[in-house]
Parts: sequence; structure tokens; C-alpha cells
Amino acid sequence: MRGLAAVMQGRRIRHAETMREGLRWPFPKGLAARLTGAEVLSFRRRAKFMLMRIEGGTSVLIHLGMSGRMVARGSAYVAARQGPQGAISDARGHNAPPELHEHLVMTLDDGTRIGFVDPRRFGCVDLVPTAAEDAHRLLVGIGPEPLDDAFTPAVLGAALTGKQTPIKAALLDQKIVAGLGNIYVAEALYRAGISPLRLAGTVAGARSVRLVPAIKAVLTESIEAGGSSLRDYVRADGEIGIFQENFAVYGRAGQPCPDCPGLPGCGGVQQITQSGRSSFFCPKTQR
DNA sequence: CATTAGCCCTGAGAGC
DNA sequence: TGCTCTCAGGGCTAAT
Repeated sequence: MRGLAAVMQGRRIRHAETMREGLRWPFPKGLAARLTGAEVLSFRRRAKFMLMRIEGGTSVLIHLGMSGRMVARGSAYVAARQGPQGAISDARGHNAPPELHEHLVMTLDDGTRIGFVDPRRFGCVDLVPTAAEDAHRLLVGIGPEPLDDAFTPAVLGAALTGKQTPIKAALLDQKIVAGLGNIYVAEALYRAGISPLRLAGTVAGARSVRLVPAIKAVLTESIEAGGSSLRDYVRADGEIGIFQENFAVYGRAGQPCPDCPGLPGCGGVQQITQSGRSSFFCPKTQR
């Protein structure tokens, strides 16, 4: 979102175009027309949703799903930043043909071309009145922002109290806390020394005192690293995020965890399936 | 009510 | 080389 804001904020959308009816859900009627001609005022994020405020009291709600990315190309900003083999190195700008799986394109008044690329099409785009952003059906009921000061061990503990579900599932539940996905749940639980199998209700108390700072640290560090690029994720400027280089457990089944490297009898990071998703953890340090 | 399977898609990588 | 199978940053909906 920060990369998008750097390119789009204060600019006018000269032209917008959709290449298909929608992604996960149909695009709202008249989406391209509403975007065309509007100035981009500001950006905001809530959970995993971006909200782009445009002229006319409208906000554009964007979710990247699992494989979505917003890619800018063609502007001076991008040209100055892109590397020789960057994903957007052609710099052809607004006259470029759509790239594969590009479903929405916005051309700005400075010639920058912003494309929403999403192979799996799990992402979504919708319009919502700026004055009522949080009343959007996809945002209603979402839990606290993990990086807010209001997200404290007491708050998390209260949300977990009495829960019989594994802490892994509870942290993925956006109603408990916003914005955590499979990677960051694994990494946060590792840092806090908590097993993903532990029942959520037993995390309230001392464990949530460790867990909340772990969540904040993992997210903060990842944002600073530009996010995690497993396969095809790129930031708006075409650079990949590099936080995957700092994973302690995610995707590291069988490898020793950073805290007990090569100890005898330690089988390394374990991979299990919980509610249909992979969990990675160190049975030795996470209880 | 609270949890969990199924499902929406394409592409990459493994195994044969 | 090419096929088939499994799995992947998410989250809604129906079923249990």
C-alpha cells in the first residue's frame, strides 16, 4: 500500500479499464467510469484490505488475495527505481499491452500505469463511501489492528479466553486480530515460544504477554523488509520483499530452528496441517 | 453458537 | 520431454 501511495497519491486517474467482469466477486457496476478522471486523495489499510480514497467521497476497497499484486510501470518514479531485471523493467507505460492476468489497469496523469495482476483471482475490488468505509460488509466485525497501541496482551487475552480452538486457528481468524496470515502466525508463535496446537484459551495470561510483542515485531520487521515474496509477489515498484530470508520456521520443515541448531534428538522444524493450512513449528521451543 | 471442510483459480514444482 | 498430482501469502459459505 505504501508503494502504491507513493506512486498514486495526488495524481489524477486519466483512464481506467477492466479486463474481465470481476475477480472473486464481480467488480462493482461502473468501476472503471468511477475511477476515470478522479484524483487519488489518500490511502489507508485495514486488516489485509487497502482503501484508496478518491474524489467524490468514494473509497476503492482492494484485497490482493493470495496471488494479487499492484504493479506500476512507466513513470519517472518507477524508472528511477527499477532494477535491470525488475518485473516492470520494460517501462512501456500506458500504451503497453496488458500483461498476463492483469485484470484492472489505471493510467495516471503522469503516464504511470498501475495494473492489478492476480493469477488466481482470489482478490477483490469494491467501492464504498469514504464516510462509511468500516461499514463495508468485508470490514464489519474485523478485530483490532495488531500494530495499534490498543492491541495489548489484555485485549488479545480477552478475545482468546474460553476458546477451545488451536491458537493457530484463532490468530488466523480476522475477528480476533486483523491482518495476520499463515506466514506471520507461524513466525509470531515461534518467537513467543507457543505451540500452534495449544488451545487458544490457555494462551491468555503470561503467554499472551509474550505473543503480542512477537506479533508486533514480526509484522514491523516484515513491512520494513518489503514483505515476503514466496513466488510471484512484488511490491508496487516491482521489487520483491525479502522478509522470507528471515523466516525462522515457515517453509523450513526438517531444518533446525534458530534457537536449537543441530541439537541431538531435535528433528528440526515440524510441518503439520491445521484447518487445512500448513503449520510450521519447533516442538522443542514451542509449548 | 463455534469449528471445520469445500471451494473459488492458476502456476510451480515434484514425481513418474 | 511431458504427463499427473499436490500445494500455495485468503476468506466466504455451507455443513457439521
